[in-house]
Amino acid sequence: MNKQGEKPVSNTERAIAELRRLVFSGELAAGSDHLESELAEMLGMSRTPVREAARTLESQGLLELRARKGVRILSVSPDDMREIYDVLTELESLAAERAAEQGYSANELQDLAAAIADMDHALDQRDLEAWAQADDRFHSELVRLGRNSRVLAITAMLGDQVRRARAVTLFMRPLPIQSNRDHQGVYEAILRGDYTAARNLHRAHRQQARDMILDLLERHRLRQL
Amino acid sequence: MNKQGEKPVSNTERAIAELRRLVFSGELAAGSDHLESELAEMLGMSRTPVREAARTLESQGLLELRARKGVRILSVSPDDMREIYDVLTELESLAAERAAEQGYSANELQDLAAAIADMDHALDQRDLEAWAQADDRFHSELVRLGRNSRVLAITAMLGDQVRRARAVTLFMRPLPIQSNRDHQGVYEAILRGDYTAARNLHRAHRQQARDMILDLLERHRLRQL
DNA sequence: GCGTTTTTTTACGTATACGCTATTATCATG
DNA sequence: CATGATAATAGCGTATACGTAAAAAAACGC
Repeated sequence: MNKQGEKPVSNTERAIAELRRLVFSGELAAGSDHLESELAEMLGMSRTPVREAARTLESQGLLELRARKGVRILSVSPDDMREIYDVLTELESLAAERAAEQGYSANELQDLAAAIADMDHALDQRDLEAWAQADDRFHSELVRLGRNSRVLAITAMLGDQVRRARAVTLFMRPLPIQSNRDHQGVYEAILRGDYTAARNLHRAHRQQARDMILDLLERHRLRQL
Repeated sequence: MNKQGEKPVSNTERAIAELRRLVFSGELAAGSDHLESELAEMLGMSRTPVREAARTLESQGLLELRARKGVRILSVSPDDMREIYDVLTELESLAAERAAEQGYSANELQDLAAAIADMDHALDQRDLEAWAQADDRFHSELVRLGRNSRVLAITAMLGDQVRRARAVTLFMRPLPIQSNRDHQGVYEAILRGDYTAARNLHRAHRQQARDMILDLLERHRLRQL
């Protein structure tokens, strides 16, 4: 008899999840190469599911399969960052607009509000890791509220691609005080159904964030993350 | 001795290309299921490269791998169309804006202009297939000029997803006269570097196209394509 | 000692084999 | 005849095997 919530997760799925984790944690460093057989042994399975997982992660832009040279973990250049932030700006602004059109109640927006509250709290504590986590929650919740599964999938994918880079810039940037104010403004616009304001506020917020990050990378001469 | 341009294309790559073709041509109908072994035999290779190809196409949203039920070709609902057109609207508008910022010469925009000319010509001839092809060229060239490889990849992927549906609506819609005028306006805005106009014009163009298509699907009660 | 050719090795791409589970078919029973 | 239990089957998920081409190493000539 199986337990109720038990899902028979395949090795391929486990490989996908585990490889992602290894990439984000830096255990598989950006730019490094790894033999399929090494990864397979590392994950305690054969090459077959590892290769399938790698194919999936390849189309998500996290790594690259190179004949006879194994799997290469992709690094992110400032130019990649600009591309990604540009796309995130557009799609999240769309999400904000659509979210505002839905006529959500304060109750339905409580996760969004909670993320903002957590960010404020984290900022008071000067806990940047906690702030970043709450910021992620704000953005992903915003996208969820926009009700477009493609936008959700794409922003999640691009979020993955910049995760490593953001971990670096997090401690170089000024305290995100303005960022918190922006989020509050977006939240209020969504609550009162002002879709134009929601869109424009979030758009401006994202553009500022992009410029700030790119400026940081430039000044610190960070070419590859 | 190998010929110069000869590329040793792998079976997996061939499978990806061939499966796409079969999906677009309708030989693999939307919503239909296919055993991996059937597809493998059809393509003259073993299941291994077919599965890898299927994994790739799965993350591109063309099909789905279902345990013990084979590969299911995904169909596109009106709601999917709305989602996809919304994303295309945002990302192509961004591309138009960025293209206008590059300061391209008329020479560099000749492919874009050629696509417009071809559309006009096709319209005169009442050749809708040719028009659709030129329209595709316009949109993909516009995205190329926007110089963002993520936008390029995403719009190509979404374009694939709506290809079948568009083949149906093509002969239901009114003659795309306004569409051709819109394209001309976007082209001119890009040429004179008016990025705001380029963005707004293309955005409006895409939104109209979306509304028109969704209206068509609704009126003809087309729930699944 | 250095460049070039030959040999060896390595690691991928793909075919193949097989177990396991979901599904279907068969059959017993009320 | 319907329903549930049991057996048979099918088809995926994954391990394994192997050919091949590229890369590395070794041998060779200059």
